[in-house]
Amino acid sequence: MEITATETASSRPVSVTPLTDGPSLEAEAVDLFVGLAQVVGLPKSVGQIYGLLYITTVPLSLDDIAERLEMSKGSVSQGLKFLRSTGAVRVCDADDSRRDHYEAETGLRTLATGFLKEQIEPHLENGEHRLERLKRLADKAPAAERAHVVQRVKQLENWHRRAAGLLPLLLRFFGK
Amino acid sequence: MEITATETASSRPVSVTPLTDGPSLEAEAVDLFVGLAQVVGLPKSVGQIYGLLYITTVPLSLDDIAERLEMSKGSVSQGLKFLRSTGAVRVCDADDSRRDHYEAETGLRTLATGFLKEQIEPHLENGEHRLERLKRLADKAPAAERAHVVQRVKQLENWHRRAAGLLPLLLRFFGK
DNA sequence: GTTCGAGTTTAAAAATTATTGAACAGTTGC
DNA sequence: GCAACTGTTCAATAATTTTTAAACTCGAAC
Repeated sequence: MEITATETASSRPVSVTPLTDGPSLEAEAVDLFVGLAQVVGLPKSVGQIYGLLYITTVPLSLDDIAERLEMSKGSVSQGLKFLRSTGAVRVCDADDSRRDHYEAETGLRTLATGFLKEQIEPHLENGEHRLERLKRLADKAPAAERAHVVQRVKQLENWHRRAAGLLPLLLRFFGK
Repeated sequence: MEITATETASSRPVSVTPLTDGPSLEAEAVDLFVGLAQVVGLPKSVGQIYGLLYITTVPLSLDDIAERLEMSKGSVSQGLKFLRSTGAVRVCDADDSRRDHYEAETGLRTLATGFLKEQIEPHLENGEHRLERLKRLADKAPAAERAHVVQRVKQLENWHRRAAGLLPLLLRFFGK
């Protein structure tokens, strides 16, 4: 499954890999973030990339990442694009070469904000439109059902309000 | 995409469908829940089933659901199994036939609890084991990196603690 | 005990989503 | 200008997930 990374790390002597036979720290960390990615519905590759950058001591270039994870440059490029867009990863001033180098943003606040703003907020806005339409339809429902469906739509609006209210609360929670 | 349900509802005169040309209330509600399902990473069919039960005035049998959503009995069976397991749907005492009939659980507290307990909690527990392993590996890391990786693993533990603490907070939020 | 109806399970098909790799675009340095 | 190198895009492919349909289980009725 996510063994690709594991095999990569142990079949190639990279700086972080100790000389033991079990999975390396790097591989283990990558795996952990792959799992996390799955939970929040992100592609495995994104988890791998972030995990690698998270555990690595020095900033890595796109090619470094592709090589260590045995992943195509295309995938890495896409993954980094996403991670940058959510603020989970930073470009840091290239020391020597002209390649960009990346490092993981590790502030929980930043990570949570990026994720919520990019992945959750749009859905909430979309839901608003949907609720509008639903409300109109409910009012036109046949009399026998109107009371019931109107009540349900009201409840949905209530849910929506709560969800919208939860967002800033979560940001505060992760903020401190 | 989720047009299947739309077409179903409008191509067949079911009780809830008004005689308009646009999408019916039923179809619109089903769509809304399909979207919600996608957000939380659940299959479309689960969203459809819950949406239908949510908006419908009377309890429905497995066959009712399969027919209205133009979906196989197998899918409905699986979807209902999941929805029952999270407490999102209730079997209600069959009025006449010997079929089981289902209705949607609409308490936000119940829904949130079921989802968090079934979908999130297991991952948190799993994460705990992973962190243990990581910690051991970090301690064995080569001296040059040890300080860094140990710090990162500590940070991960902190994240984990927070996430675990968030769970009861969320339950309380949805509780009232 | 046989049949019938309701529901579940599962192997195979379909649909969806992620990844690759090659072509492309942009930059730097000559 | 061109050549070398970095990174992006996207159509094709691969992998994964979901759905189907048919076989099966279970129980009730006869």
